Amino acid sequence: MEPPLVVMPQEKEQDMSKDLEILRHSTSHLMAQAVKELFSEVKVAIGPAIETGFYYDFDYEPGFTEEDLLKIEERMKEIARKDLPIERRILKKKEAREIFLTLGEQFKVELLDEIKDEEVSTYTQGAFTDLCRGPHLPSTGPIKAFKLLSLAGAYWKGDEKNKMLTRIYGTAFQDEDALNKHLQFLEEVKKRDHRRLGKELDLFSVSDEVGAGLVIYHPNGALLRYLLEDFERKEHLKRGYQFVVGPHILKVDMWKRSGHYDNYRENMYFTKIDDVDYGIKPMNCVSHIMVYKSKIRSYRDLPLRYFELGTVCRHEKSGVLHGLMRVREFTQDDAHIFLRQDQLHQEIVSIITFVQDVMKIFNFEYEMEISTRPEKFIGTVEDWDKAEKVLKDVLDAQGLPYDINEGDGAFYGPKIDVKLKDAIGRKWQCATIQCDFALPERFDLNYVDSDSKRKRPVMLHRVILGAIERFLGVLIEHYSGKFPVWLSPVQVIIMNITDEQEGYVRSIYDLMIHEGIRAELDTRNEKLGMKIRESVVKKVPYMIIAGKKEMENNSISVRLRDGSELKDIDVKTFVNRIREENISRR
RNA sequence: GCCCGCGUAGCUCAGUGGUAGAGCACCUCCUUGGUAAGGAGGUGGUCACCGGUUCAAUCCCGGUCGUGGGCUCCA
Repeated sequence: MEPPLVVMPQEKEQDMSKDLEILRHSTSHLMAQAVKELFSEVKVAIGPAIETGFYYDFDYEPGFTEEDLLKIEERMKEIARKDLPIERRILKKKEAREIFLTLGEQFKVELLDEIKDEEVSTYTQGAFTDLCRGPHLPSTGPIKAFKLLSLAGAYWKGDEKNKMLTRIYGTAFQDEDALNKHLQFLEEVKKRDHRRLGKELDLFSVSDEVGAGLVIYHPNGALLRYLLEDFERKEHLKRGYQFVVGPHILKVDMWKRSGHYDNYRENMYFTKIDDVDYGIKPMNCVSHIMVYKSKIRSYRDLPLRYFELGTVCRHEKSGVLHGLMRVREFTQDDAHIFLRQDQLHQEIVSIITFVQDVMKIFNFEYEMEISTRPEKFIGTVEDWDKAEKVLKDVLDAQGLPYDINEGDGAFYGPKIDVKLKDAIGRKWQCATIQCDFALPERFDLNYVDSDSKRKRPVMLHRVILGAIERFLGVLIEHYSGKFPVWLSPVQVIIMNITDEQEGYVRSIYDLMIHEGIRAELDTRNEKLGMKIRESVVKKVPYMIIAGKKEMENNSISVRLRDGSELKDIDVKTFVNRIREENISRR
């Protein structure tokens, strides 16, 4: 059995106590001091405390190695043992500028030049002085439980046009115990990595021969995906959505009209057929718009909800690709809803309810965020303001808390993003609801209102799970590969103990398959212990074991994923149990 | 795309300037065993790809592709 996962309350930003933040910030300074002592030519940039520890960015041409980290860690311990006082000093910006200029710390000088205040503070420990707002520990002594974790590149001030610096990540805690717990937590995170489980459970692969960011689903992965999609189709039909299907390639003229060509071209793939340019769809909205446009619409028809499990292709930068979480071809549970302005509020409420229902089924917590007008946008500022107001009004009316993410909307409209939180507290953006006045204008969409005048509908773009690929990746990690019964690609493995029961287990298998249960048969010439072990490794929820006893009683024994057993029970009883779990999605 | 690391059998990984090894998996045989690995034998690799240095490259150098940790960007 796997050890239980330790969830660290300190992982969550809002929970990170001020004390811990100060400790980590001071540890980052301690690291910078050690680095400066060991590598005198290094220039320091910035080094804050973060959710899970701290980092410091350095400018060091040869770059650090993994061995350097050990050396730095040793030096840090030495300095900490000396219990050097950490002294705060307030000085005029001009003075501070002189100091850092003399030290040759051009990054600090650059930071100073951006500070508006007349006075700044510096912190000094030993020969190391840093420009810093603080606060810090009074001395280096209390810094005991820390570890340097990794090396990374990071742009100066987070801008890709700037110089690439070397970042060292580390973590620090109040005591060894808490540090060890955190390190153990990191090990657990690695164990539930969807890329690792994807391989272990034989769900999917990504092949360098096929191409980066392109997922190949193996039978059980494809089945898992099918189950998720089946769930989605049913849920959408229940909620008044209609299925539509659009093509993968559309003429470039369509993308020019939609604004994608001007605003999203870097992310698109293009091809040419008989001298006509086509774009491979990065979004599904254009086809859905064409369905709307295919005939005259009455105000009575609205809202029209078009749903498609739409596969899109986007040129993501090579460095961002990551298992199922970030890929170049993925399928969205995408819908476009065409409606009157007076229906907007209610429709958004319905979508949020939809999201909440789904989150509950998978046991996710979530947070909401509103993203507003970006620099690159289509449509008018008035429409944007109107749309942003509707989104805020809905969340306010529902009493749902949210953050504002300024300038992060899609180019055609503002959005509500839902960030779900998985079993170990990590946040993932999946659902998004985008309010769009611009595309109806661009495509000249209209409906005939009760006064027989033509009016412009509004469009909502929305996804619930987001991208199937990403959601699957999140699910794999959320459940640590132990999917609930209704989502398990294989629900039952049926195994005999000796050849004598082969016919018997086969009849149980036939019955299960007939009942729509996803069963597998293991009649290999192997010991029971071996069959159980393999089934446990595959994280299958149920094993049916039938030996001489069961065959004589016309019964089965069931071993559950947690190791507990149901001895000598009736097959029908068990079939009903799984049926029930399928229906109630447990 | 950028910085750093990595790429050896299906998987997890050793290893060496003189063309390779383990465990698991797979195949064959023995074993019919009651809740996490029964035993024996065997198959399997252009050491990611392309080029360079060298008498000789899986190993050293360069490039490409892929991948990992990050940065930037995002469903």
